[in-house]
Amino acid sequence: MTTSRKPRPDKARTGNRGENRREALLEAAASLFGTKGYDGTSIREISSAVGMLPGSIYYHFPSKEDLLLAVHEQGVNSVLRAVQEAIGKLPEDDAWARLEAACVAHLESLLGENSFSQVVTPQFTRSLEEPLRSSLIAQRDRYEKLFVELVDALDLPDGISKRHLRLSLLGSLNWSTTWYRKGRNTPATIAKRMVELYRYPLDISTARARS
Amino acid sequence: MTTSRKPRPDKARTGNRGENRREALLEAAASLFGTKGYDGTSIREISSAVGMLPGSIYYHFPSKEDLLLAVHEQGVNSVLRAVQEAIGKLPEDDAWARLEAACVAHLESLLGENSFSQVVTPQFTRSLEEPLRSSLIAQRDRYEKLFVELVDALDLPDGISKRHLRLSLLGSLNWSTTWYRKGRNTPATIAKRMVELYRYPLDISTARARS
DNA sequence: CCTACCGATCGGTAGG
DNA sequence: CCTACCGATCGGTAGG
Repeated sequence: MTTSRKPRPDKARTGNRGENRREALLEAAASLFGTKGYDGTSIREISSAVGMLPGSIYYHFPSKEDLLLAVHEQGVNSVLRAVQEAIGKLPEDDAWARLEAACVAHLESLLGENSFSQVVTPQFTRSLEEPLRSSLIAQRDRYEKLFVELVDALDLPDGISKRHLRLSLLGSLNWSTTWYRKGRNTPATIAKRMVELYRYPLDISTARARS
Repeated sequence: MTTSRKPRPDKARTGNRGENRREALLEAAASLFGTKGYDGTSIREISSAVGMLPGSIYYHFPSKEDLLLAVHEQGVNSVLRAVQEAIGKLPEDDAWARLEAACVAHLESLLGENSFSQVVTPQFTRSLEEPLRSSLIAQRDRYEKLFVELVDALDLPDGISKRHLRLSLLGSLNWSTTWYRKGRNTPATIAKRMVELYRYPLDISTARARS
């Protein structure tokens, strides 16, 4: 098993060209899938976006579905990494701060430059056919478990369902993809405000119940 | 072997057969668009769902886009009617009760039997091409204005953005289409819990600030 | 509404 | 990766 790969540093432009082409395809597909949907994007659009002929895509990916799967996996990994990095530096005993940091990283991924993240959202998955659909959901579950833990760590007043709080908060955040416009509030600001909407009032309630 | 029978029902169903067929088309299209998306649904699927040949759809609608437009308009009207009826009976001075009733009606429409409502959500509109997209958004704005008014009527503590509260709440509600499963909590229960998540804590904050 | 049909486009493939 | 294709399906139409 000789799996060490060679970067080929000799010519910057044409170096590891095969890898570059594959990544270019992933990037183009992510962007097109995100804006026009899976069904609304043709193999021809993706290939021409990277200056390739339609049939050549199948040198890199066995099918359009596999291309989506690869895009989605990269999306999940990238958001997962961003959130884990954001909460990694925070102390474990401040559950609200960790949740807020996670939400900021989440929304920055979702609304930022990264085309891959848009594909990770369940609203994208909804209209897909069944074998493909389940694969994406399985990938995404890896990510959502993170938020289950973060919300579980909160200290909440009685009568507040943690599950509904999590779903409600994620809904608030994810829904912003439908109304967000660049140039106004930054994704980080929006995320913080939305967490505040739950946090301060709930904190007050908790403190009152304690006293 | 059955006796050959006429494709059209007898005089039991009265003469406005054209209207029936048109409505059947709208119903089938609403259901298919909702589950498989606009691009993912073919004219042939819609027509065969109502026992019609593909070309015959164009006797009722000039194009697939117009069919979607008609479905969407009916969806907006139906949700609008449901919400207006729900808040109509409530006194104007209880702004939270009115908002809650609106959210219940909203979610019951969205998650209920009515196939048309699913098409009203912005997440459906996102991937559509531009001329069509704007038409749908314009239709939907008629509906969203209602929630602007309902949230504006709330008495909130300082520092809480009404716009973000509205967007956050609607996000929580609309996002439930991605995780809702029949048989567990009813749409009404979910809506109430989500409004509670904002309401009681915020009420407490407001009362505290007042005293 | 059906019959009969269209050009365009789709995802995908064989062979180099 | 390109060349050169394929069958299937798409939205839509003319004419009755």
